[in-house]
Amino acid sequence: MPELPEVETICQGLLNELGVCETDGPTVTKLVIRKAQLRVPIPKRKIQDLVGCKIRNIHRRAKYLLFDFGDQTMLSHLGMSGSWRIINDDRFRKHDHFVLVLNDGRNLVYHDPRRFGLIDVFETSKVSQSKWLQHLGPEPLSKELNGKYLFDKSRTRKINVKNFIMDQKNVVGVGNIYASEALFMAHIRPHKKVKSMNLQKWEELTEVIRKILQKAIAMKGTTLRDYVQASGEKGEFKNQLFVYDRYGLPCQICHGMIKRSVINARSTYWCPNCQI
DNA sequence: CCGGCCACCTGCGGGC
DNA sequence: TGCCCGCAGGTGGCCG
Repeated sequence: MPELPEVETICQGLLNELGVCETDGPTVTKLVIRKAQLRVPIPKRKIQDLVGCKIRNIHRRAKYLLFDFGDQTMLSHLGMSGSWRIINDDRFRKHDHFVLVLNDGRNLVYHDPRRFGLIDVFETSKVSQSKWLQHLGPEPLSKELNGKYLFDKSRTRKINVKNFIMDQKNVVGVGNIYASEALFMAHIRPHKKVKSMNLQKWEELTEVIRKILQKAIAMKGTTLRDYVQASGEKGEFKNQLFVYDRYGLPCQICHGMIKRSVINARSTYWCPNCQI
């Protein structure tokens, strides 16, 4: 479900609703694993260490949420269908798999119908070298990402540009929706081989990725089906989509018909007229 | 090392 | 109504 803008929105929403500020936040009084089997099982032993600890901060790295408990950090990936919400009661729903009971009486609940998500715990000093984070490329909204970097990284590769920008080893946060959208904005066909793109093209694409992710964050993400913010509200970026989920509809720029094809088993949308 | 494919799950909508 | 199919914001692992 969520790409960088959605995860960032959920992160901001949780900070707001939980009232986490200046390393102060609610304390976990109890943990309830209702169903351990996510992508990997929730580590029962390690996770119990969080009881009595305070949520000091929450941040995002790539599409992961990092809950900072001081010495320990809980990491959460939402997979395709994960979400977090805060409730004042015990009215759990189907697919509520994990609950952090807070000292203010509220429950912080992880919900995930498809269970492709992930919950894990590491010592805070080791979390960036954990198996989930150690291979990740640069953050697209940081200065670490620039056109030259992707140009250099792509010189020896034989793959198409859509797969390349969705590979989290090259740049993090771009998923199936924003890959199609960024390539449309940059006038590049998703099937284009990365080796055939010159430095200027990479600089343009990098800038477009940055812009689109920033705009999507400002609009609180894209809700097509089931993505919601921590508050339960939808994201508003759907109205800004030029190609994704618009197969057969007219391009808003050239009025030609939007095409759909399957790349690496993922639906891919593009305009054959606007994208070369 | 790289590219391509699979598996992991549940739910929904459309066609018959 | 019910069944079957294809489809869904992701990614680690395996194979050639």
